[in-house]
This record gives sequence, C-alpha cells and structure tokens, in this order.
Amino acid sequence: MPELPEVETSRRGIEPYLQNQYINNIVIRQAKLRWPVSQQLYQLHNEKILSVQRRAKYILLELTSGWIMIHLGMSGSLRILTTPLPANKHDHIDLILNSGHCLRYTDPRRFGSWLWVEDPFSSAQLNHLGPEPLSEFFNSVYLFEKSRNKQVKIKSWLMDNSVVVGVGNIYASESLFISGILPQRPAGSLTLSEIEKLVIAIKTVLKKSIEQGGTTLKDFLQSDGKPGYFAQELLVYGKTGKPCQLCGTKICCEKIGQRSSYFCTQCQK
DNA sequence: CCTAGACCCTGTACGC
DNA sequence: TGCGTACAGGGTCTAG
Repeated sequence: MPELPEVETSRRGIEPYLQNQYINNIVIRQAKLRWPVSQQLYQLHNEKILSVQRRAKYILLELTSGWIMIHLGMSGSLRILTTPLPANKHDHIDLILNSGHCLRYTDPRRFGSWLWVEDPFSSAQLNHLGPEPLSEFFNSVYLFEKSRNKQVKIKSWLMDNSVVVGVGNIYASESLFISGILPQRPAGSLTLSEIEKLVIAIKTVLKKSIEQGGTTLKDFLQSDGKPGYFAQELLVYGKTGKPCQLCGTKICCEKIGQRSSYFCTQCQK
C-alpha cells in the first residue's frame, strides 16, 4: 500500500510512542515475510529506541546495538495499541514496550520485511538508493543529467529506486499529469524545462499528501487507525473514463511495465 | 550496462 | 451462489 507519504505518515504516527522507550519483548507470529525475519530480532530485551527515522520506504528504528529496518511492502501497516488486543490472522509482529504500548505490524500479502542490521545506510537494502525526493539532492540538474540516453519510459524510470526513492505507482502518475508529460515518453526525451516541471510536481504532490496523512485507497490507515485524506486530491490515479479536471477528456489507463498508469492524452504530451 | 518480465503472497472485485 | 480470472500501494532477481 504505502508510498513515501504513507510511510512518512506511519513514521510520524509511531515516533512519539517509540522514541526513548525500551523494548520489553517482541512477538513474532509469522517470520516468513519478503525475507525471513532477522534472527537478531528474537533476542531483543531492554533495548532502548534512540530514534525513529525513514529512508526511502523503510522505517528505521535506531537501537543501542543496531537498527531495525521495517518495510511495509504492498499491504503492510503499523498501529500503536494502547491496550492489548487479540492478534488477527495477519498480525505478524508485536513490539512490546515497557510503557505498555505495543507496535503491531499487519501485512496480509507479506511483501514487507523486518530486518536487523548494524548499519542500515551501508546495507544491501539502502546503499544503492537514489536521493530522497524532498531533499535538495533531488533537483532538475541531477534528474536531467541522469536521464540522458535513457530509453526506458519515464514513468517506470521514476519508480526506479536508484533514480529517486519513494515515488510509487500513484504518485508517478499524478506527478506526470501535473507536469504535462505522457508516461510513455522515453526518459531521455524530456527537455530540461520538462524535467524542471516534473521535479517541482513530485515535491509538491508528495508534500501535500504527507500533510493529508497519505492516500487511503482501500485499507491504508494511519497508526491511530484513521484513513489518509489525499485520495480525494488524486487527479488521474484510478480515474479511468472520468473527465480530466483540466480539459474534460476521458482519462486513459494503460499498463506500463506491468503497472496501471493513468493519464490525459490532451493535457500530457 | 540496459530493459523487460517473472515472481514473492493474499484478498477482493468482477464476469459468467 | 459459486468459480475462475485479473488485479492491487513494492522490490528483487533473471534472462536476453
């Protein structure tokens, strides 16, 4: 479910309950996730959580001895339980704190992961990643130079984590619509001026979505159980056949790199 | 190096 | 009602 805004929303939601707290216990009911749950996680006792960070779509819990790296995959979510609740079928992991609160991880499709690493920033999961989209390192000069001679379709290229992180299927379509660029265009065909519009569109749409608590399409919930409110702001994602809000032309849907892509043939060139 | 496709897994929506 | 199919917010690995 989650792209960057949903992961950041989760991070912000859980941070106040985790930072400077101690892990009392961890309950792992299902260890078969995207990768097996790290062995080191089974032995966590009285470890202090120093910080709750995010890199790309990973949530990073900084402990004294190392880090927990949590990925939500397609269907994962994190909730804070203030009182104990019985675990449902897909409630795979509970992180129980000395405060009595519990961080519960739910993930029906099990594409997510819980890993323990000594240094996440040099880990295989993170060391090849491109810049954070909301950082100064993600700018039009960077993106323009990187895109030269690339034949891959711009939409697929934006979802490539070595280019920029955090832009998934929803926000790739939205950003390309806002910047007036057809998703099928080869990345290398974009002009500097188009790249400039695209960079601004990506930053704007991600920031706005974070402010709204992310996008709830089906079942994404913030860590307090409330939905995100950005779905009502979506311009093209999931709008097949509906009139474009700018020109009234029907929105098209087409598979690009196996993923549904939404666009307006009139407004995007 | 680049690119396209398969694959991991479960739930749900839809057509017949 | 029941069944088969397609599809879903991600990321990695392989083959060509």
